[in-house]
Amino acid sequence: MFPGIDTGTFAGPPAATAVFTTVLTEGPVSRVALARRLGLSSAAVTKAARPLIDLGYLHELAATERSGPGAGRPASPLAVRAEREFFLGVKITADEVIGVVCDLRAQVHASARRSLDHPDVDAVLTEVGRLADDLFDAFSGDRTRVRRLGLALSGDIDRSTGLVRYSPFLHWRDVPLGRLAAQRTGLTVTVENDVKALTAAEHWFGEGVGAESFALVTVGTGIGCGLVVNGRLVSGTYGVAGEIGHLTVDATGPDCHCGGRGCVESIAGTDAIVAQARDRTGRPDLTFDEAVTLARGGHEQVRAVFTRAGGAIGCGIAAVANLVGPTRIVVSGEGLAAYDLFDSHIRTSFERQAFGAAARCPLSIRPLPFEEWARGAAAVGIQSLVVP
Amino acid sequence: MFPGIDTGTFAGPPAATAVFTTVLTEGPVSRVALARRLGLSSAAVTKAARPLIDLGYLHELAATERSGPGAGRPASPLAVRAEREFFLGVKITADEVIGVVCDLRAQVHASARRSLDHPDVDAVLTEVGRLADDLFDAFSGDRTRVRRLGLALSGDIDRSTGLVRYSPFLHWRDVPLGRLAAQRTGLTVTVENDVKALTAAEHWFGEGVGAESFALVTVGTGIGCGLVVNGRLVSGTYGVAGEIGHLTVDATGPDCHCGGRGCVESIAGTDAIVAQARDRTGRPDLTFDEAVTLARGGHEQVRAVFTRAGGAIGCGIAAVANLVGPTRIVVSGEGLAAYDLFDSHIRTSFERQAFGAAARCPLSIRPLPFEEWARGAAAVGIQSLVVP
DNA sequence: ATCAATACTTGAAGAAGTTAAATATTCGCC
DNA sequence: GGCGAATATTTAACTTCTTCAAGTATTGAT
Repeated sequence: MFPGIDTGTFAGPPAATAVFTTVLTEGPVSRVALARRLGLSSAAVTKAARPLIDLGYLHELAATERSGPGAGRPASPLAVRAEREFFLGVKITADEVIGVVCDLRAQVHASARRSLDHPDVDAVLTEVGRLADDLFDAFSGDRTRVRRLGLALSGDIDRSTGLVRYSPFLHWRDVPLGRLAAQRTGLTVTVENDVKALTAAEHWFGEGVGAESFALVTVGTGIGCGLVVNGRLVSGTYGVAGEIGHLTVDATGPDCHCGGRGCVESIAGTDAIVAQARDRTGRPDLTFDEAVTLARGGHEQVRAVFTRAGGAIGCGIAAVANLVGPTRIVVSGEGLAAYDLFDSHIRTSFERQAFGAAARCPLSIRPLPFEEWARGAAAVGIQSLVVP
Repeated sequence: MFPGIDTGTFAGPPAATAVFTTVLTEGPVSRVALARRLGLSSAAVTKAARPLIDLGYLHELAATERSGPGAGRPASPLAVRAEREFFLGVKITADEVIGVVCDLRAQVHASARRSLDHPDVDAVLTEVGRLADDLFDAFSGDRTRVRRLGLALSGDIDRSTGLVRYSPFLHWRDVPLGRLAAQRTGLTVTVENDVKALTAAEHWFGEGVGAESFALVTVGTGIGCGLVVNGRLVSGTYGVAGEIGHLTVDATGPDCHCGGRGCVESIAGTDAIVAQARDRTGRPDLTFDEAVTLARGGHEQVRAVFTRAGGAIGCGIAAVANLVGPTRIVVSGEGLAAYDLFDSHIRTSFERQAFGAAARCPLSIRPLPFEEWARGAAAVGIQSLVVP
């Protein structure tokens, strides 16, 4: 049972995987509840759970106060032993690497950052290695229980092989990052696109828990979207998916660097906002932060730029809701440092453009720090332990 | 094995279902090829195939000329015995019911139509019943082998219960159409949204065969889209999905009846085209067909209406490609009777707005007669026999 | 204390798939 | 024509996973 558990692969009977992922993502659950939830007999759950308990991945919670209607033996819910295993997660940006140590439930136990001078492969690997050392130093738990490292970066990534096919901001092509980082750190490495990693984290450990379909939108220089449909992350046959930033929302809008016109990103991307704000204020050196300050201060013309941007983002989100009908949508990203300026405009625009019942889809709009992105990378590591 | 095969349910071991659907959708295949394709041992395929052969659903093809490199026992490919079972499929529109008889491979063997006076439930059921009789009359095969009827109509449908939650054009709400039609005809009935049914048919028996993800866009009065992602039809948590017609493509465009602005449908829907053409020509009684004639005849201003419409549709299709990255997209619908006027504009706009590799997604633009929609309904019946 | 209700466990039985060996059929070559 | 390599399919023994049915455990209510 679970033959390779010590070599880093968590393979067992399907029921065991199902039981473990359910307990992991949906908190303490009794065996009967699991059986109903998964369409298994309770005998199967008992049997599937035992080795997981023996290996220390699950444990029985003390029977809590009854909630049920009356008689009967109280349930002893199964819960994940979060400290059974720890995971490093690292988000790679153009000028920084941000890392965290997470437990099995994706709780952050330590975090660290290192700046990046040159984005060439070797320098990044070196800094990732040092960051891992820093994280080990900052981590007070059992270091021997850290066996996996997740890396997240933007671009076209092949998760199954750990290959970075193309990363525009690092100017990398076909870099076998997974293999290289595994050599450097001695850990089992998973590599994933950063937006997808964040989406996976929210799907398993955040607001997406229990949702059959789910979307996460990130707003920043680029505007991206991770999509979970029918319980699975969408990848796109040609490697393109979730490109919400390049949906047309205004046929008469500005040309976009992608070759299209009136794309969401060409209106609401950070660069587009800065360009428009410079134009409206006549200050060619205005920064994004200054534009935010002006808008918060009540500068009408700069506010209008954010209003339009929020409207474009809302249209993009409505497009996601109209096309795939996710259970809920989380809107986030660095750019949302200014989310007070966007929030209501995104909602208004979304509600107007969402078709019928699609407008019932709840929207969470909240900023996420880079540590959350690193946590997303760790979450992919957790997933790859559980569902190889 | 396959205990309920005679009562209308085709339930067997997973491998048997997998083998049968693969042979059904991907034509004659040898057992080894199936084993490789499905990740099974060839012994498992042999065992799974035997009862299917015994029951007459599959048969062995005579070994054809070798194609392989040389020696070895020639494969005896498994093929579906299409005449083992037949299916009725009926598409319900506001003023007509269109029906076909299909075999297991969704080949049409007979078709018929009946017009509809009043779209109330009873009248529709009566006409569907008569249409079924007409189809039986026109069908020269073994009538006892027809056990299933598929119904397709636009609106919000719960396929699992056969309930029509809401159908705008029939003004129905919460009609248990599946149960009623089963009583009336004595057949096992499946009910599905028409666009989804057509998508399912193309996915199993048309251009979508073998595609992990696939989209079908229908252009007409409404503009809709059926979506298959990760091999499964997308339904949308709140019942809304594939509403490509209500994506915003022009923030400065006309108001749409949905409450939004600049929706694809408000620019490229049949009604919108007629309205614009009337406006440009100053002829308030112009029909769609007349507008088509004018445009084909070179009327510049009416041509411009079609050009704009094609551009909007292309943007909508690009949105699908950018968000879910389907393997291929089929564009169709009644409105495409005028597809010569749209085709190049749809393609141009799609190619401009598709992001990066998403532009590699092949587009098929072709009209489909109503009989094809009825075939879609039958295809849903086939699917529900195979994968209950 | 006893009973009904609910949760969990156990062991036998069954289903589904795998492995390994046997069988079948062909081609190329002598 | 016979032989061996190559490939396809079948068979039988075995493994694994799950369910079923019957038991045990623990509680609240009477």
